[in-house]
Amino acid sequence: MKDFKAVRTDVRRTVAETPSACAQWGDRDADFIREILDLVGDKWSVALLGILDGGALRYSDLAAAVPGISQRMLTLTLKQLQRDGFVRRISHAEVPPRVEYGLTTLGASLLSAVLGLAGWSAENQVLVRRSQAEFDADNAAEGDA
Amino acid sequence: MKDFKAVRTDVRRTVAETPSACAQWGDRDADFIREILDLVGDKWSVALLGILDGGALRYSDLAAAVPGISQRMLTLTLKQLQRDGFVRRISHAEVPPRVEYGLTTLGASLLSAVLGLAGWSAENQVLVRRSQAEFDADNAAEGDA
DNA sequence: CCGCATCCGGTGGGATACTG
DNA sequence: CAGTATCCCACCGGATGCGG
Repeated sequence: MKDFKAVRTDVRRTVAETPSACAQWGDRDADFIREILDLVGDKWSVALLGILDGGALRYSDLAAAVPGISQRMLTLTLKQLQRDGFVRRISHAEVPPRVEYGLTTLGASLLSAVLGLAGWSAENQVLVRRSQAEFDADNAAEGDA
Repeated sequence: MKDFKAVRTDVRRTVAETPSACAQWGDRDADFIREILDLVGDKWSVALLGILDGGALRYSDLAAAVPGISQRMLTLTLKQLQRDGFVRRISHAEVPPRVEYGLTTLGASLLSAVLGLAGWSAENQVLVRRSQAEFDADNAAEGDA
């Protein structure tokens, strides 16, 4: 049943405080990166975060707003994001009951951090693609010989 | 595959109660995010990038430097990073042949971008863990009843 | 309308053994 | 030393169907 609990509960060592937030690459950075990559690196988390940045939405609206997503993954990802504290489930006590999901401040904070990467991607994706094409070309020529 | 932006209509009827404290989420950002997450979201890429930031290393040194990695994944990840232009393979023509892998400027650039996320994680991981613990506690209590 | 449970295929990735 | 090839399984994630 509640498998979401077992998933991604790998607790690494506790690091109380690190003075250097963004300096050089330290041993702990690897842990931090893996941590947040495990949280956000999956297929749908960031997409949901991004959509919800526009305002709280209902379940069915989310399903519509994120095209390719299945109900299963929507539910799962939503629960995961709730657990991590990025998304808040708001249950309106109305006569036709209504449920909305909205970003928490932590979630918004995470999203802005991720947007940094999006910026990098926007600037450099052309270079990456060129490198890939070149690599593939060389590789094909080699196999052809 | 990339029809993220296609079906993005006026789903934003229930508009912001919480103004986002971050940059705005555009339609194209989703694409960029997925792009770079696909490149770097796997298990070992960032770890390798981080290690190589300390200077070029040989294959066997890399295997030693990144604890859990298998030869298969080392080879695979290395090749992928090469393809994307983040890592350069340097084959020294010496009598005992020697092969080194080093970061390209693009790779270093990417790493610094990723370090931004590491910074976020370092600052907020405590909050995340607390939220997780709380969520699990509530959930356990609920299921227990 | 909201959400969970079950079945199932594709694949990421570990262990091992082999080649140049 | 620097990889390549094979086996194999866990698990992510899609499709479907059921319960409140």
